[in-house]
Amino acid sequence: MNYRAPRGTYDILPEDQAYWRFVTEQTRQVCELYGYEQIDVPVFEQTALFERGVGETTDIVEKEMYTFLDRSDESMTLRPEFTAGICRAYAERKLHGRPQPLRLYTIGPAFRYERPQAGRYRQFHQVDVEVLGSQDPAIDLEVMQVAWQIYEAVGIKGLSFQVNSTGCPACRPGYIQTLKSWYEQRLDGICGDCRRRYGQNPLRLLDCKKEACSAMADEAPRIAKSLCNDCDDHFGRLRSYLDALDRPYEVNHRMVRGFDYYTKTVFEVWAEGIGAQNAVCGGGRYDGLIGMVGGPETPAIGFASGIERIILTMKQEGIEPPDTPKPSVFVAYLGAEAKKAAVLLAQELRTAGIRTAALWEDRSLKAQMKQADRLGAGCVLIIGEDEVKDGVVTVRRMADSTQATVPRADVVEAVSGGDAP
RNA sequence: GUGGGCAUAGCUCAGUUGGUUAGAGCGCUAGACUGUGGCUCUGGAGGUCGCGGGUUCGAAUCCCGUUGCCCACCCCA
Repeated sequence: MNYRAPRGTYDILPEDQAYWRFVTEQTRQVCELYGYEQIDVPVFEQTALFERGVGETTDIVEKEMYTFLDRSDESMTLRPEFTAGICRAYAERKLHGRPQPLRLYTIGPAFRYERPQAGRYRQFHQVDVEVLGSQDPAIDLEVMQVAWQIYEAVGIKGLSFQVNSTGCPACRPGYIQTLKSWYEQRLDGICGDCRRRYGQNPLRLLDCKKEACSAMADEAPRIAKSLCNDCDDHFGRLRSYLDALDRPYEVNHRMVRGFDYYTKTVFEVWAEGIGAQNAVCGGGRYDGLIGMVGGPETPAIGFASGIERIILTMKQEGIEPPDTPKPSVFVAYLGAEAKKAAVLLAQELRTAGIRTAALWEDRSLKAQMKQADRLGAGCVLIIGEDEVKDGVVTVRRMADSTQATVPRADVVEAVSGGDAP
């Protein structure tokens, strides 16, 4: 074994494709149901876009990006997330000149250099949904509804929807101060990681998993009380919309998100039983980002949902996607003359749009039948020397083992219904 | 970057206190009326026991190192 897939990458083998196809197709349908248009942006961008967009001091930028110099010595980075690229496209392609708000979605791979574990890969895939150009909390609600409906469409039940407001540049700094001074007296009651967080990223104090820290975080001052009027009003209206809907959600005062760009609404969706990385979806509002990457000041909100984690959850809940298409017919033959006839017949069937498989290995009829069975073919068309001589084809229906002799000229029509005669 | 667990056939795993040609089930393949799948029976192919060293008359088995995978921390989808 000379080569192996790079750490944190994997092959999506044929037997897993049914899940991928199902998830992406359901996602497209839901997005289109809500009037979202597809956009695709490059898999790599100039490094500076992510540095500014995601935030210079985030873990992603500091230690997780796949960054390289291209042959012109320009620094490029494989996208670690989608939002920055979409904002760049919005500014660069003047999408603000289209009817606003602009509703977009995209599906594809993203890359982060991390140690893999359950539900975490270095190349992973997300569906990403963004609305650019509106600050109305009803849009926040709509975006969350899209997420909900995607999970509903793939049949996932046991999810927990978490919502919080993370404030804005006007009120968040004040809250961070409040939080720090509250923790200042209690530093010896928290873990080493948290003491580091106190200095580097105080908001992270709130979501430490250790019991002692967690208990303390419960009592810490909540951001809700520090929100400015604008943020408080926005969050209040969002909650009133959420309450009006028939969807369970939880206000999580301790939810913190990893990117610097979030303002006001943040939300996550959690799944039980898929390992420690249980966030299937994460998102929020980013009213400052588009301005930051050179576009007009534009409020926006979006989320990303991990396809691997969606599929993990489906498997955990025993949800099976519809089968991928199987061959309608399998062409079997015996002898050189018959092989020639079989090649022509297969071509004719495919021209007629009938999914047709064959072995072409000159194996025994038994072996060909076995192959047809494993491929799940609906029926087998047998051509042997007798059939060639009589100008007919033997059509065997696999489900009930019945077979009939059909004139060669009628075969295509006979099997076009998808069923054998 | 840190910690823990695991590496034997394509897959899931046995392998007794170190002992001679390393096994099973499934899968693959061939046959059991010379042209018929799923069930059954019989045969066959397939393994540098992750890799490198060491101990020993002898190592899949014991020791050291190394690589990979998995899980967890950090962080995130």
